[in-house]
Amino acid sequence: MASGSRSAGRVRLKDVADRAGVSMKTVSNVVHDYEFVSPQMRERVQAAIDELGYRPNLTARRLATGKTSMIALALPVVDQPYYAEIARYIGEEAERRGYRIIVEQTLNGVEAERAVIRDREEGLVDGVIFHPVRIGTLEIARLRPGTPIVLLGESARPLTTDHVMIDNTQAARDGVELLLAENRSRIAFLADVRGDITESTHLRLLGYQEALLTAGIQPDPELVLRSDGFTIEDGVAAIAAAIERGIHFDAVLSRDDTFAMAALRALQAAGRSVPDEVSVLGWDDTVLAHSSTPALSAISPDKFAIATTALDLLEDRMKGYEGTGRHRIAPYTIIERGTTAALQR
Amino acid sequence: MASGSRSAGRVRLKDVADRAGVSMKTVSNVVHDYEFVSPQMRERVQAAIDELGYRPNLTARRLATGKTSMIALALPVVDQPYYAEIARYIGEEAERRGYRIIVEQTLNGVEAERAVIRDREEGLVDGVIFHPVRIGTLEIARLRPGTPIVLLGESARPLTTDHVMIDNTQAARDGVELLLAENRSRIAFLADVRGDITESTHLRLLGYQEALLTAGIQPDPELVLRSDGFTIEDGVAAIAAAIERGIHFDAVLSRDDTFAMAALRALQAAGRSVPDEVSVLGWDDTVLAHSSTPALSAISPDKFAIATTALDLLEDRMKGYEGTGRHRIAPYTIIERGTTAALQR
DNA sequence: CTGAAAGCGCTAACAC
DNA sequence: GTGTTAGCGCTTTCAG
Repeated sequence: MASGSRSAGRVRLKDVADRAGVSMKTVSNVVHDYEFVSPQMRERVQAAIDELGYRPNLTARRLATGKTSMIALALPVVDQPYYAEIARYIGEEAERRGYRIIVEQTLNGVEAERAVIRDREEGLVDGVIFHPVRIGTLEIARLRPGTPIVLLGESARPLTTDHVMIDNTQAARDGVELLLAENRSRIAFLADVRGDITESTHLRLLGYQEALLTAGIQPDPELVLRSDGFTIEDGVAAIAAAIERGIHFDAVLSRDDTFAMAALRALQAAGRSVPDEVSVLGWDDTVLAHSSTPALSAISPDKFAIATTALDLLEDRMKGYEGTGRHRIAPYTIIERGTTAALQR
Repeated sequence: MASGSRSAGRVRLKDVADRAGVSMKTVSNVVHDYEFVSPQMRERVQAAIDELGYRPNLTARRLATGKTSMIALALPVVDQPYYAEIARYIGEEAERRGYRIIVEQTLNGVEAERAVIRDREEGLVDGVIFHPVRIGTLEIARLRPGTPIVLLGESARPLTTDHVMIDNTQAARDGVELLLAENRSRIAFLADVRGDITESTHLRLLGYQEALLTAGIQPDPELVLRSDGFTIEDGVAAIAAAIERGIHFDAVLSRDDTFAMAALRALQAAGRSVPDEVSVLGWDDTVLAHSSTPALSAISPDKFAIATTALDLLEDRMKGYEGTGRHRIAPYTIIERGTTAALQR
């Protein structure tokens, strides 16, 4: 139907202008819904656009405007439920605000994390949202990127950089208090992971300890279980070892949902019933929590709030805000499902 | 330390050239590690680059070359374990091949899926990998994009478009055969989902039926459970309803891991033990399968193969391959964990 | 309300 | 081996 003019599949703004017999500026005005264009002109240009099948070239527009409308999201990995859910909300919210997300998996690599900060190239994205787990506060502050950035999580909090997290210590305290209110008094913490350099565990452990002390209970170091890694097998081994060593506990506060799954598995293997004999409280409230049997009670960070807050902060920066780092605390709740219940005695 | 020259933060190739007293071309040669540059020249230019803190502007490079080195990955949602895992592998492999991934969540929206195909803008990505669930073969063929594309999953397979999936029918057949070999004969299929317009269920059901027939068993329509949706609650309700109606079954072949989790939950609630009384076989082999207790036996699509194959196909297209649609079958295995076992009688 | 022209920063011929 | 120059396609003053 259309003539041979669409041969190369590349229709330029200029082509539309020629076809409609107007200048590029006029076409541009129509494309951008500029207000002061006469209706008949608009119609004429639109007709040319449709006939030619014109689609604006984003790259060119970017070069001209200097804005990419893209945000990089750098996460350790996208298939771990917590990160996957964060990615989902950030993706959704970014789209709503007119940005596209480009994802970068650092795969727990120090170099990959450094690369995120150092950004060797420019003009790719307008900003970055980054959840570091391997590099620390000082390094981030030092490598300070030219691109607006906001940090997620608790590993690193340079004073110079915006940051969003939940109050881990308070959340842990609340979790312990919930367990205490169930008449549980021997609460295990799962787990202190060997080689974990993030601060999450530290903060959570702090809250755990504070809550115990506040309740007049002397924390028992034996109840802080050790694990060799972050996998479910590591968690199972940690619980199994504790049981084997005859350590008594009637509840476990887990540092993430995966370890809570591990607790469920190890406890079942040991013939201890959940929640009758031991309560298990997860952390992150991911799909694992919804899927297990019994369904997992868990500390639930408001991931949607984390996403919107991070984007708010980033948009400020992208618009030119230059103040010092802002520190936002996102809310959380504790969702009780089937793995916690009052101890019957 | 550096002089005021880096004021605006924007250092151009030209600036480096001036600083080093050479032409832009020479700087470009150094940036691109062009072979024939004298060592001393390279060193001089590199020094200028370092002093000025030059970083190439990707957008400009793109405009000039016409390549974006970006691939769009359009998935229904990134936080469902199966899609999250696909995203992870595609992301990893793309990075290895020098591409960046921009993710697009269609959120099961028809319009969002159409937008993926119709791509209103151009020059954003070099190609797209798309897992449709709402729009069909014909529509995709009709909307046929200007950008190279490869499809994932089984919803739509236009003859004109490249495509990768696993052999669902064969996989279902294998699954049923495994169950049959365990002396199970009353195998339920979980589930036929109301409103499901994808072809996955159809193909899987076909294999289920074929395997039964081959074994000389007449498929019992009552064993094809119905569900109102894809959530775990829907699955639990489906199994519970079947038990309630007194339908006897000693195994369940699940269309995805979530439903398998549902089966585990419903069965436990009904006091039926897994795998002693009933075997449960999941599908997708996601993190859910590894995390449950007992750990889920499951049909495991080779997600890494899916990722690399999709990228292979896409790279061909991006390099100009223009043939008709190619149809690639990715391998799968069946992983036996704790939810399947021979029936003891 | 519309047109002309100067870039945005880089690449790629093509000379030298 | 290195330098010149003409674009890539769009936006955006600035005139008119």
